[in-house]
Amino acid sequence: MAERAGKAHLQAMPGLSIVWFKRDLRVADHAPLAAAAAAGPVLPLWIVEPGLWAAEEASARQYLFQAESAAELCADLAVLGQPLVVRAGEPLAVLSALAEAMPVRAIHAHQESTGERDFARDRAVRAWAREAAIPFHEHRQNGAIRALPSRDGWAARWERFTRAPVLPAPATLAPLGLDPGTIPHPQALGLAPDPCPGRQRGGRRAAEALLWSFLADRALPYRRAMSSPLAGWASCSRLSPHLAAGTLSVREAAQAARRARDGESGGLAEGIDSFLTRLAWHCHFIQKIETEPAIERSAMHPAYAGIGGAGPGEPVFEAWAAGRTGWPFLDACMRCLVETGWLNFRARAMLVSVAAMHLGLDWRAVGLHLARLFTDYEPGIHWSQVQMQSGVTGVNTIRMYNPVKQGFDQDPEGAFVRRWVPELRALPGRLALEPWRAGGAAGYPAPIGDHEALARAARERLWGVRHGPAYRAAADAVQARHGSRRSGMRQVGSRRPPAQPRLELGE
DNA sequence: AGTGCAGTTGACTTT
DNA sequence: TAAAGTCAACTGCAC
Repeated sequence: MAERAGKAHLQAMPGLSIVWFKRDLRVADHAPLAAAAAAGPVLPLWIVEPGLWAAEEASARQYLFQAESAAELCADLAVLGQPLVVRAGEPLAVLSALAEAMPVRAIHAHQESTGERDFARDRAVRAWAREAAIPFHEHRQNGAIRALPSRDGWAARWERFTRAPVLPAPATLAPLGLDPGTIPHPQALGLAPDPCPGRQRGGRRAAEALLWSFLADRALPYRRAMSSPLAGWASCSRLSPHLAAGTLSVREAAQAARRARDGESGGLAEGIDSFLTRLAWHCHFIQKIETEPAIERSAMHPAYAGIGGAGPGEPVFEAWAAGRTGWPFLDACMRCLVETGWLNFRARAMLVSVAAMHLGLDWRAVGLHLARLFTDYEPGIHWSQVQMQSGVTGVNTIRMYNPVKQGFDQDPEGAFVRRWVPELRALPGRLALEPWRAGGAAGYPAPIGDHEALARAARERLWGVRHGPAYRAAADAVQARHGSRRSGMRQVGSRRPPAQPRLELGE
């Protein structure tokens, strides 16, 4: 083994620090790398975990994005002196094998806010490291805070975190002469073939290009254009897969955005401000899974625990997943997602809401299917959003999207629908959004149901749960645990913000 | 020119 | 990040 071959040379060293790269595939603003490099020789390690990639929410498109990012990280580290070392296996086995083969003085990694499987993995590594007397340092990488006692004051802490200095990459790394290993093919990990011709490319260069083009001009129509899946491709930052893989840090993005905004006024400054708000929301949602990893599995509000619904293999689910519901705008969004791995926020919300509400699909099955299609799958954001758009959080109102109205609002000319649903290309203008008015289109299904009647039934079903007994107290607990403290939002104990004094009442 | 009325628009509330 | 319902103000038009 490579570890053994280099042993004599390595044993002579005073000890090296392992930097365990996870979803933080960059050299800049990387606290574990900076801390390890300050202490001596560094072994930069990327572990390809079969267990992680065998998970239900994992897909080849996510893996390939990370693999591309890791390959570029390897080159960036090579320039510093020690390229990335890639090992396949479960982290506990890989780390303990390394620690037996060479003197490891410490392990540095970022904290990850993920579902229960990865939390358990990190807990096991911590226990092993304690046992082996190897210091295991976990650094913060975004606005999510471990062991947060309360949400109060969170926004100020996010500001402070993102305004702290960006850490430079180390100047040099001592070469270790280890076998660099190879990045496995997705099939070797058992990942299903996942053609995604429009997928974004991984890597730091792509992240930087997106960031600079967004801040220079693409952000100008952001507020207006981000709601449309057609305009959103150009006018949204599309940095989400990079933030998920860590080719760019939230802090780097926030500081670049603030600098770009300070030299601007008007539309571009407004677009960048909106982007900054969304960067904070990014961390706000990751905080939810950090606080409660079970949200990937169970509804935040216990009253919805048994809500269930149709899943894979059932015709309704398959029609939704294939983009063949007969509602053109919804189908276009699904097909666009399948082929590009990305959709703007609003379109994602509609896909979930129609699935869980109109079609009565199981929210967790819906979430798993969409997770695999999102190149930018980020557990905390994803499961918070799926639960919210399915109406099972018990907080916020039930937001039900009308799949036909959304088409009229977001794609009034029908261009997006014609682009992604070829069966409707012959229908001009708005007719593509309502092919039933043209007597249908060859090869395209009739609507799977009367969306207005389905919406009514879903509304009654979901509100029915809310009107049941013992609902209120549990809802307040969810709000206290996860709710934003943004001023003006309803807080526990007060049903609405205090009324402003009104002069004309003159009591 | 003023009046009545149907239809529209926007602000706000409810689900 | 929704949609439907309510209500008041407004608009265009006929008389």
